[in-house]
Amino acid sequence: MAGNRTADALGKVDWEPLHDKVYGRIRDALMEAQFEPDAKLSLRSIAEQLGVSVMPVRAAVLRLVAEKAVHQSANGHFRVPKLEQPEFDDIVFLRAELEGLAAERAAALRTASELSQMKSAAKDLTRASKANDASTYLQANRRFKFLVVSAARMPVLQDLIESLWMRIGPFMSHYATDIRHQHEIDQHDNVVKSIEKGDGAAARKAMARDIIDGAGFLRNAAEFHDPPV
Amino acid sequence: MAGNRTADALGKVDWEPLHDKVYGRIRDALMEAQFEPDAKLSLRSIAEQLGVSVMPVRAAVLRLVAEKAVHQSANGHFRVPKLEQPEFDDIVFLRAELEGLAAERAAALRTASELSQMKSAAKDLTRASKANDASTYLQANRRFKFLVVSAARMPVLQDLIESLWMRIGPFMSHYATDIRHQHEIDQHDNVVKSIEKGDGAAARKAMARDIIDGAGFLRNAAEFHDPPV
DNA sequence: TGATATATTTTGTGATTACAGATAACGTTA
DNA sequence: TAACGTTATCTGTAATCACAAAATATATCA
Repeated sequence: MAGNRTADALGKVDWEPLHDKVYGRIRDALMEAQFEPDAKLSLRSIAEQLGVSVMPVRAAVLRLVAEKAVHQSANGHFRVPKLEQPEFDDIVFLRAELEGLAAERAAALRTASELSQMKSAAKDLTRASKANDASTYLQANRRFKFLVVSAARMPVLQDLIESLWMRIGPFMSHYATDIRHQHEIDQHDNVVKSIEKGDGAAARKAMARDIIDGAGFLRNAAEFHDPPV
Repeated sequence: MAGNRTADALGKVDWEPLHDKVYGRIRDALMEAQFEPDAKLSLRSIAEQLGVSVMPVRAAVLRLVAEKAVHQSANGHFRVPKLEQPEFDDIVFLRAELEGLAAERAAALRTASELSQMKSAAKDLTRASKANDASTYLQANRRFKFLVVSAARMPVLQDLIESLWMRIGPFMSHYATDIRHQHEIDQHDNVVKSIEKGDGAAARKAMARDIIDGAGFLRNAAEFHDPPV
């Protein structure tokens, strides 16, 4: 029996449905760009690899399809989405818009604790960039951005932004390899300073510029797929 | 095998997976407010009602959970979400922001055909309002808004807006009953005129105002649930 | 009569199984 | 050698069954 009835092996306290765990695993793998764009995902091979049946895998993948993090072709097969240039630009534009809005609100609503956490994350960013440690850089970048979003105290806005990250995240991980000079162009410090001063307009502008500049850096490294027709 | 959604030139085969159909049925039922807020959804009763097994129902409901259109309690049971005042206000604010952006872009990008469709939908809106036909009004309103969004030529933006509608739609349908004077306050004609003139800034302003005014009307009729603590 | 304990039902979850379309591999033929 | 037809395998889909936990109904007792 492949399906151990879980209950005894793990404590019942922190139990969550299998398809939730599977979802998290696949999502992390996507975010860390462990799959090539346009690679096909097989429910059975994933299930076998994870030691579960196809059912929870199917539920997880279907959820990712609903979130547009996985693409389902017309014949039903699941594939890792390939990003096309116009869509990439749209996502960047909307991220700048929405995360800029979040920064503006964060400048007014942030707590002292949140501000110090932002400073810490910004410091990690600069350090990782100088060390050319892409993995740490991306991780700190994500932490920093969502600290700001969280400080905006607008859960619905956070949901929208997360859905955008879900679609563009894999490509950031895939193409952001050489980041040695990233700290020279990014605007994290300006964002933090503006939020500290409570200058919402400046925070918005700095955050938008950081996202757009970072995307421009990424665009140079990316190989886009041609749009159909 | 999976669904064949390919629009073939000859003899298009319009077959879609069961869980997609079930998804559409449940989503429509939610949008048309056929469930009371906080009502519990049973997979088995829905399956029996639709004449299918629990499997596709489960897939559909799980997808709705991912879209935040259905809530899953800690014990695993599914419930229709209840909207709280702050979340409602956030959604309205973000709708005004994003659909305003869509209107601004539509003013520059719309085709002549799209413009005439907007005029038609706006006419339907006024007529339904004067006849106090809430169902038709809501339907025409939805058509009008998404005509504008579609004319913005930004699919990612459309996805974000749709996710907001999914969350607020049930409550619009539930509380918008008496709409006799709605045509006196709504801004559809101004939106259309601005788009026709190509005045993006005015279109944005008119669209945002229409959404916020409409929400204010709705807020008076709504009974909100208290946020948990 | 009221409260408590037990039994029954209902819940979501997940493994197994069967099915049909699509793909790939192989063998056959001109 | 190249093109075609057949077979085998792999794909997602969905029904059925089993299970444990939660909710509800029923019975029991003070």
